[in-house]
Amino acid sequence: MNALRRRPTQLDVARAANVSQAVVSYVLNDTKNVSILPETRRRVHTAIAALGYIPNTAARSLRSRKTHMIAAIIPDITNPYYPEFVRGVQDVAQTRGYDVLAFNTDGDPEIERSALNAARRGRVDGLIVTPFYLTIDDYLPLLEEGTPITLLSELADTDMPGHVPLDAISVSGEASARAMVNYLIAKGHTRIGMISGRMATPPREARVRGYQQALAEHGLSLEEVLIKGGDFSEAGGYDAMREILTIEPRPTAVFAANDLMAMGALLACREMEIVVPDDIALAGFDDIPAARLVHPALTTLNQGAHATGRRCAEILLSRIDGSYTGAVRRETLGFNLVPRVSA
Amino acid sequence: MNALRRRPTQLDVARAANVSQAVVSYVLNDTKNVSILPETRRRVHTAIAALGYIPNTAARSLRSRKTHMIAAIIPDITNPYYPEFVRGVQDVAQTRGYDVLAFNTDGDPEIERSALNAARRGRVDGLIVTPFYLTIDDYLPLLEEGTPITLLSELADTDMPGHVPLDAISVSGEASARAMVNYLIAKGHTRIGMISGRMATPPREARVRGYQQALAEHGLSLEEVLIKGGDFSEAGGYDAMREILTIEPRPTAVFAANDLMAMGALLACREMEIVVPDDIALAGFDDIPAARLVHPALTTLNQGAHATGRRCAEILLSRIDGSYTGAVRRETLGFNLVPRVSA
DNA sequence: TTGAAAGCGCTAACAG
DNA sequence: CTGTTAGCGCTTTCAA
Repeated sequence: MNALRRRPTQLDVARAANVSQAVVSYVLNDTKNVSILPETRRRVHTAIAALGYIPNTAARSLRSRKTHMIAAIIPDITNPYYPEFVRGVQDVAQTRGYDVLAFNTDGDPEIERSALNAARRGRVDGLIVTPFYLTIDDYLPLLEEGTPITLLSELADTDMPGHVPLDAISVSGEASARAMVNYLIAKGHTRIGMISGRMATPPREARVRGYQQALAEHGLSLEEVLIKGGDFSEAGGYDAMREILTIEPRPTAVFAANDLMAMGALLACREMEIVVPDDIALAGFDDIPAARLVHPALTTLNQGAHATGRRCAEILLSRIDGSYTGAVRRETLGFNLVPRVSA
Repeated sequence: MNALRRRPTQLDVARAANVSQAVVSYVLNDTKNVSILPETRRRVHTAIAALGYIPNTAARSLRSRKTHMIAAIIPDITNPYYPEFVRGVQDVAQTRGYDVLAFNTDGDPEIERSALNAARRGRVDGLIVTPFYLTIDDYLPLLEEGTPITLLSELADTDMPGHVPLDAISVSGEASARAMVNYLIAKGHTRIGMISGRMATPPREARVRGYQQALAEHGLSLEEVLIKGGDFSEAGGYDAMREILTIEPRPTAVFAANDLMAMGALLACREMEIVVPDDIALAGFDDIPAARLVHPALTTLNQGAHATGRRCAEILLSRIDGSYTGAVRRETLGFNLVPRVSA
């Protein structure tokens, strides 16, 4: 076997450049309050290039207590909303010199918590979290240690204590779901079913609230029987739709709390030879890439996943680098109803 | 402002448990060749729990030269093939105690290279790479330093020097593209177009080779004019299809080198009121989740992205933990032609 | 303008 | 069985 080459250290560079190891660090970091002779600086750079020196992040982190990594804790990268979101996070993180560690929780409280601990191990400088079950108590240890956290949450302001430095981006599930249901009502539907997603999760609750509000605004009665689960997956949407289609009288429109479920619902309709939107209208939520490609093209609601990811990263990084030290931020991003064919 | 709580260290635990700091390390790591009195061990655990001690990864890495992180270097998480692939990687990494750092290169050689350097900074213990432009020379510095790398590559064995410890999983783009084109030929098509993807990238070249082989096997002539680019995006597929549809005589079938492009092609057909598959047959590649949801459902080829991700991770981790030290592995994973409606 | 030196929190060799 | 000790490679005082 060939001997492994030892990675050169600052000391190696220092010797090659005939300076002390500290000087190498100075030129590498452009340290303030220290000025290096141009000639010396040049020698150091030459040595760095000659040896192929690359700083060791572990040592740097240990000393400086910064990892230049952030975590993105999401339910599942395989859910088409999240790749775009994560990409948004990565895009801004990268330009700022941060790497992104992505964790899938599958909406499991245990996994959510263990991902949080990644930060406590000194692994990341901050976190972007899409909480399903996490509560303020889970964040507390991190906050006490000064680790910035940005939430992508649909929680209303009232649920989020304002006195802790937990910035939150809200995608306004409530308002946007309301807008979508209002759209269906405006189309003349008065009996509207809902495929709501996994019980007791923030996205579901917010979207159901929006659904209820829209009905109430128009004096339509709320029938619990018209709300089915669906757990946010295509298979769940399929099952939920099959149930809904047996209800008498059958609703004339269905609002699915995400596109994946709407697509499952579409499959169920196709199977039962129920024509969308003629026999029943169907609206989705998220505007995933496939939404415009299915047949009929899905009426849905675009939450701007990429922009949301970008904004989360900006907010988080501004805390990490201290460029923002002000009050807690609670931003609600806009949405965009996308009428297509299915409703 | 409230004072930040300092994270407890092993020294804090040691004092609380009335042992030396080393003993804390021993019980934490179950160090071999060291036996700790059960009573002592218990005291340490109690102190750990009481203080909420969590090991610092930076210090641990610095000392042990293991980060327990791996990198996944992919073109774009937003391309529907990759979330599944990455999820596969993450799933096995997680059960083995590794976190995964994902980098998007957008197929840019510069970015590909800079992602490689993440490892040289001591950030990761190994890499899984989907190379577009990287060559053996780019890997060399890493290999010299003993960093394991697993490639997800469509390169033929001949392009890959066998004497360097570069394990590679091949998804056999060539064989599978050939299978798909053979399928089209079996359906009676003799004039088959191709939407091939970004020029000079490994996936494109392999799939084009497969296409050519299938034609040759059946004595069909190869017409370069029937091969259009498409850069692997939906928009690219749309444009390519519009070009193909102007060719006289028009091909009766088109093979798109990925589903995204096939879907763009579908849109182009719909716009021009050309009926798939009656007027023209269309086959995709990848079997992304949306493939069965579009209309008509897309005939495509499933490469088992999740399984591929898992296998890449297994191979990489077996090198990292030294459980495999044998010869270079070159595995070709199976594929699965999925006939649906579009062809 | 540069160098010496301390120490971040940990693992692992060595001593006792 | 447990403690002492020496660094891992780096940033950051402090002194010269």
